[in-house]
Amino acid sequence: MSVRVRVAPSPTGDPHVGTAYMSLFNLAFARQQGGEFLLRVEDTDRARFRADSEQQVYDMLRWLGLDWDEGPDKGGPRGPYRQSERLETYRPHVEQLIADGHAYLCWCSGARLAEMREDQQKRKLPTGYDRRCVGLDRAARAALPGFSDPPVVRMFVPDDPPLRFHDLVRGEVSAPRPDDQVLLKADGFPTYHLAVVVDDHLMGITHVVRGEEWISSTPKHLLLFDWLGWDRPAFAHMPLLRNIDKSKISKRKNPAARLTWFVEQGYLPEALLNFLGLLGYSLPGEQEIFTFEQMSQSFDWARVNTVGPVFDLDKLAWLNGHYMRELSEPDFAGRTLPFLQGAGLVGDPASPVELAALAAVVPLVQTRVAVLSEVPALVRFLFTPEESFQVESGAVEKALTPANAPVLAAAAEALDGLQDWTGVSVQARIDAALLEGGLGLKRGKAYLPLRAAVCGASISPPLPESMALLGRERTLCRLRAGAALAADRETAERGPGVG
RNA sequence: GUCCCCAUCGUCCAGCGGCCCAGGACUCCACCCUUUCAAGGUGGCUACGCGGGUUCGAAUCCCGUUGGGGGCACCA
Repeated sequence: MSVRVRVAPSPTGDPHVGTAYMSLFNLAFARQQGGEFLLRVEDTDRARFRADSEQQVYDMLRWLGLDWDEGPDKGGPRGPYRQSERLETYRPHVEQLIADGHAYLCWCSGARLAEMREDQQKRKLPTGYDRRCVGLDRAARAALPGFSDPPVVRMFVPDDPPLRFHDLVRGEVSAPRPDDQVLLKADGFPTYHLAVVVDDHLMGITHVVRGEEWISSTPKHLLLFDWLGWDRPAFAHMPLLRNIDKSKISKRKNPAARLTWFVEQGYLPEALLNFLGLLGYSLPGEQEIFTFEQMSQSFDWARVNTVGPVFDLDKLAWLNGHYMRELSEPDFAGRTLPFLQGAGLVGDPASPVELAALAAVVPLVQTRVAVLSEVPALVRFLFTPEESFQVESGAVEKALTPANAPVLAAAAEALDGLQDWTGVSVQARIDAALLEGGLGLKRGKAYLPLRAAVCGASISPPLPESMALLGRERTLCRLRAGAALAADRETAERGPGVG
């Protein structure tokens, strides 16, 4: 029998990083086994449902390269793959469970249930449904308080349900005894527990790979598989991704819980994927940089960790930097473009001039950023027209001091007649004028004001090369403007309040 | 509270009874390189939670304890 696995996100908001994590492991295993990976949308919670969420899940998973073989958008032999479209599929199985005495109707209202739980807690009794409705028909129950009309269907858990099962990553596991879980809600929608079991069986799922949070409800699923006379799938409960404080990763505490965040920040999908693979998993030989194919080929459940890993952005940043440095220059430029457009530095669509400038500056910044969103700040100097060019205030304070005005002027003068406008020549001229033999400055000291004037910041790509890209006229313009600004500050410092 | 899961450097991993007075990576620190910032190179700090067993021998097995996490919904 061929391996079939699935990922089952519920469209309740921004796609969650956990969905990508589960998809990665499911897919890695499926590909290794030559099996299928399906995407099933679990939209049975109409209160939390969000219409745009499903498409976002598709987009994010595809962005990561985690494509599926069957799903709502591409169909397949075992569809539909959206649970809201399978309501009629669940019904007969519920009928059967009721007929077999494994499930029963329950008319208890939400208020009564809440009251019951409160009472149980106060009296330190075990929690769980008290079976108020067992053996009662509608009329009999309606005579009692806490009645609510469309009833739900609950499973009738026996005294000795199966609590132990084999887990691919944890070995023999035991879980708590379930209470009489609701299977069918009053609105006619199934709960997760009914839907997973029915769908996993009908869709031929052989391995249920999901988060550790599901361990405690697995006995409910075991019971259902058994009652319905179906083979149990194999289970693999993955560790949960954690926040810094070790709690289950959440959108509230961690921006990285939302997949869109990585796109916005300019992480590379290959880096994120590699990083996700590193969490809770290791390749033989301590190899840390690996592709999906490498992970998939050597995939082994025994190498999956049981410990919930903290989602460490530092390491992701390093990995991302690594992958960015591996990119060819045109590739890097292409990935950078949307960020420059977003920052308003480049038009949409980009002009040939802008694209040429981008191609030229890329070698200067590729090793200097951890994420793509950092690129605009570094190349702003090149894409800003002289009319709107401004030096950052911090750089003005630090570098455009009155004492540096002559340095800027000298640099402008030295470069004025230079014909061979290349980084090498520019540097030679500047050095001759400002270092030993000229003004006698150290290079670091000499370049500080020039950098501020030309690049507008105290951190920039290498200076002579930046000037070379900017061109002579623009460079001279900025040097002179910088010199004037620096000199002006002298006046300003001497003159406040004077005149 | 209760049930369940888990436990090696700050973080992510290696280790699956002797090769480990514990190895790699990230972070951090120092140095080198250097026009800033990076990148790159070299070196360094830091861990088997604790207590009992088992064994000739334990990070590795068992028990307890402590700590962390998760579940206990007409949410998934």
